Amino acid sequence: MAVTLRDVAELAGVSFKTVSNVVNGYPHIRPATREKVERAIAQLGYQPNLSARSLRSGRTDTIALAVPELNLSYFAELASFVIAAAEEAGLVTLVEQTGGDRDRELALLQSPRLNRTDGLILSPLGLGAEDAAALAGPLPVVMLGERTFEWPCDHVTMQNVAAARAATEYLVDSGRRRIAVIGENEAEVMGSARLRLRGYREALAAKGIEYDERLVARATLWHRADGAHAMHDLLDRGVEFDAVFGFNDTLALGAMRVLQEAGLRVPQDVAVLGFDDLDEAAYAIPSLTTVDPGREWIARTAVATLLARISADGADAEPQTRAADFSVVARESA
Amino acid sequence: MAVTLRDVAELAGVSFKTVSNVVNGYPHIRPATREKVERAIAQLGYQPNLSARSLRSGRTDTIALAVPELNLSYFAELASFVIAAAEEAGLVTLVEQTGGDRDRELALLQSPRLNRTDGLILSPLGLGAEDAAALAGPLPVVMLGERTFEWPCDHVTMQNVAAARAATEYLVDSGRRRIAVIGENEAEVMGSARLRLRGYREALAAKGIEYDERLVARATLWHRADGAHAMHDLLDRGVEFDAVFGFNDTLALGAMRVLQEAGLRVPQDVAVLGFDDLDEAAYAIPSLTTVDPGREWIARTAVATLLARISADGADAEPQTRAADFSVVARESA
DNA sequence: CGGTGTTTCTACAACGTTGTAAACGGGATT
DNA sequence: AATCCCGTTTACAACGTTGTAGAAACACCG
Repeated sequence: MAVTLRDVAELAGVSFKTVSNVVNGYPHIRPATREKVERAIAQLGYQPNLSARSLRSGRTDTIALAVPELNLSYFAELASFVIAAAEEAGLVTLVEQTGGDRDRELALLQSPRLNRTDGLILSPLGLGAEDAAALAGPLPVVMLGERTFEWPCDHVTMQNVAAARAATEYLVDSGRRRIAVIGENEAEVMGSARLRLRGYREALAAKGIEYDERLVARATLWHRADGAHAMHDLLDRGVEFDAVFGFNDTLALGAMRVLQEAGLRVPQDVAVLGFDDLDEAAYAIPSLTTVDPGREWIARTAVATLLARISADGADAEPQTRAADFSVVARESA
Repeated sequence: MAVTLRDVAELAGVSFKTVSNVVNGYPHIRPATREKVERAIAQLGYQPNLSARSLRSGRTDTIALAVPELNLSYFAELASFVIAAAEEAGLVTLVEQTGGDRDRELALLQSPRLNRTDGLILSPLGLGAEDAAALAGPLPVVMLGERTFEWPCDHVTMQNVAAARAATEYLVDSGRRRIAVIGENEAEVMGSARLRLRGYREALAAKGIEYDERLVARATLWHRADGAHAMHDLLDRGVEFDAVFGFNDTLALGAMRVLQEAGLRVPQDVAVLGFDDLDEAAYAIPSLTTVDPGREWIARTAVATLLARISADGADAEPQTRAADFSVVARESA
């Protein structure tokens, strides 16, 4: 079977605890013994048994990342950054997909799987105010998304309202008056949809433009297909509009595709603006004007925040909320 | 602290081993005791300590998935399927990014992190024939990608050569003669680039078209930017071509963007064809004709293969290679 | 050379679980 | 009524590691 501390100890002629000390960088070891032990380790190819280590120490050096779906590009890019940031900190990342479903989010929070984990970064969609209790467990949780409810955990977020407002104002400033939005979703209680809609409305109000409900198109999930579907809807309903604000890039891209199929020119006839600044956005035709919400900063900060909470006794500190800087990235589509 | 078997046992008035037996579904338990125990479990909210369980049983119910980068859409979509398939089998997935770098791939294979894992699904780019030894460890490994070398592990793959050939033939059959390819990469010893290039050349040979090296554009990584860059290259070099075959969709999309910037019409002036059938491909403008390589089948099969290898004693069976069915998905771009 | 203080090393007891083997019942068999 | 047997439960010993506390080795001093 696998090589253990005892095997190494025997070969090196020391007690197995000394080997453990060498492995863990305990300072008081004579250079000669250290070398002996290290040679034995190398010779046998010893690797610590991490299960045993976790059992004993309580630490797993693993975090969980839970996102709705990894095949939504936004979450894929986010996950990529989170995993990279975690690795830099010596942590391994375990990825869960919730489908944005409240039940699955709750099930995950209660799952014993998480106890092989030091903490969780959760990007929730379905959870609501009444689910605060599920977060009360001993496991540190960092939420991605604004602190809409009184949840007892840290939050790292983008500035959904302000960014959506800035995006909308950008459209207004470039002369658009009838701005459709895609992505509204009443079911999603805490999510970005609500907040981005609020930003949109704030912008309209600030610019003295009346809010017209007919310009609002729903989309429960934010795939390209949902954006396309919503756009078909808008076109079918015969609502007039000169711009579309997709609540994320994939929605916007789906919509843009349908617009052009319908013979409308982007941006001449209809401006299109997204949210996320996916890699894809820069290569769309026309390239997609969008909001860069600070994805990488969010990922790094989420990991750092989680680590702080895990390590030592950050446990008692007040829940923090931190928001990334954003910017509107002007391209061809608006 | 956390609730243990002992705590439950005490409350239920049985030995802790009986609780363990209940938890593990051991059959010989009187209904009355089972109920007592289950009530105690519920009351205390007992959850098994998975580290202890792993230590004792040797199983972790975790698999690792290693891909070059999660922000390459192909790998994101693949990961999404793998994680879902693993979850169905009751496994948790731990995701690693290798950057497609040989050293990091090797480092991962030797990392003690993997010993908290029952097996590994690896999508290698840099590994070569000489690295077979690194795979000889006790950990079951399933490779994604053709069995180019004599590696002692299972392979699940797409039909790179045949699919690339079919794609190229599709272009030829629609009248194209000067077909550029993007994605060649000599550094990548075992990867898809070589195989897809071979398919391309086979198609040309079969159709009696001469292979012209000037039509081959390199791209080490397969991001959109690399596709764009390669296309600029082709255009700058003044090579004539009436079609472009991107070795994956993102390359093709990056290239398509540059083509249209340069005032070339797709598909009238230049046909564009990709590989992967990303969600994105259907919504590009024009929508991207591409190869569906059977991503979901690959993911499910990889998980199933790994599971077979893990469970019981699939360990001794001969390494298997299984390849997915593919199809050319005709859309607007070619 | 004995005493003192420091460094280095070790013995032992956990951590919470599962496998093994044996103990405990009570109903059927003799 | 003593025996056997099967279904049910239990005690005990691992799994490989780290924390604690103390033993051993060593250096230094008077």
